Amino acid sequence: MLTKAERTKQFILETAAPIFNQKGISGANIDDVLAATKLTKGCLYGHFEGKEDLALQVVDFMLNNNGEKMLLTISKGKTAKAKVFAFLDFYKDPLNTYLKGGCPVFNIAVESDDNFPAIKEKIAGIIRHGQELFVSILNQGIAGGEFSNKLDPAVYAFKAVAAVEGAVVMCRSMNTAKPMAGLLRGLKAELESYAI
Amino acid sequence: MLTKAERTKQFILETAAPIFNQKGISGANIDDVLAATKLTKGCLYGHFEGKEDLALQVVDFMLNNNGEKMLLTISKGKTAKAKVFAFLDFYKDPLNTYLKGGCPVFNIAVESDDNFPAIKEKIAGIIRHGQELFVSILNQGIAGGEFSNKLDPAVYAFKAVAAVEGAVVMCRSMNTAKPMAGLLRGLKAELESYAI
DNA sequence: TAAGAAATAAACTTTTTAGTATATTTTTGT
DNA sequence: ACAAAAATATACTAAAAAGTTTATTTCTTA
Repeated sequence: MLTKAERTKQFILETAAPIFNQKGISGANIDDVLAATKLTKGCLYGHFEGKEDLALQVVDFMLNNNGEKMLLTISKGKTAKAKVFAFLDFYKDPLNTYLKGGCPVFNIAVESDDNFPAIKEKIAGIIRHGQELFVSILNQGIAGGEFSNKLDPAVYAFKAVAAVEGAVVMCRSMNTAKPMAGLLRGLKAELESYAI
Repeated sequence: MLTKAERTKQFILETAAPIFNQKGISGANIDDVLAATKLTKGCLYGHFEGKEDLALQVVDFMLNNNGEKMLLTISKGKTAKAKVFAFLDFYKDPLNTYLKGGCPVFNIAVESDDNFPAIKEKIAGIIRHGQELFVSILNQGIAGGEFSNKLDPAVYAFKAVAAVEGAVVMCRSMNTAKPMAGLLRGLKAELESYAI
């Protein structure tokens, strides 16, 4: 069992995550976190060195969490096609993401781009790793006879992720999930066009 | 000719634009702008009421500027296909965007999402308007016999913009323009598959 | 159940950033 | 060349956010 201190720290991270995901690292502040957790400064500073430490740990928490959820979702698909479809559907309702504020990977990617090189590197690794995983799933699909080898795994993987992530931002801004549905239909149809 | 005051204000907006585009509205600060412009507080506050006013006008400047550049680029294409290709190539080098820091529409879309409702609405209008323009170009292509009517303009327009914008963020994070090239080839090939 | 760990309360200090004031100098356009 | 406009220099004040301190209370868990 987790100690009280560990549980509190975890609680802070969980509570701070949507704040940082919505307001961004620069926009979020300590008082927001204190208000949301209803903890005191003394307590918070007992668990984190300061805002920077908190921000870094919240970012790690969000990214690890997102990775786990994503892997779990994909792992539920038995075939390569099912895995890809599961990924595509992950953000099919972009206005109601599991973590308030949209996709943390993308949000952090945008903010870290010119501001937080260490975080940017972490995000780059996650994106690269995600692409590798996606490509390997498609390659397994080809090797297993699910897809024709006319399918270019790297191109499809990049397009799918870029389009879905871009769509999340566009849908959230326009406050409608509708175009996402058409996009997902299209991406699925494209993959199925390579089915054998 | 512009008055001195108008020129200075314009100069401030131009100089502040890359700062806001890179650091975000929350992350940018007045001193950054003063350092970059080498102007004094007295001068800056003579042209803007405060940070919020400056931020709003910088955002407007960036969005108007982006719109103009985009329209100019598209207008250079004579055919519908050429117009779409011109749009697609707009961010073909995502590491070196005309405005430092990537696409302002997307950057602002992400930051404004849960923080600046008025700006979010403005962005939503721009995205909607862009989609309408894109769709009308494709429809003209269909009406003019360039494309088959199997092409779904709304779906293609949304996919193209979402994918390109998502790709800009991913490429910038990974610090490589390579995957963008494959994406653009794919999107162009897809459009050409509807050519008559 | 007692000792130690964790959290509170409340009043601080510090740092950063935003914003103000004004006398002086420079620039501009007629 | 001169009056008005624009910008500077300097020295502020104000506000917001971060971070500290310490005595006290509450909770945990061995």
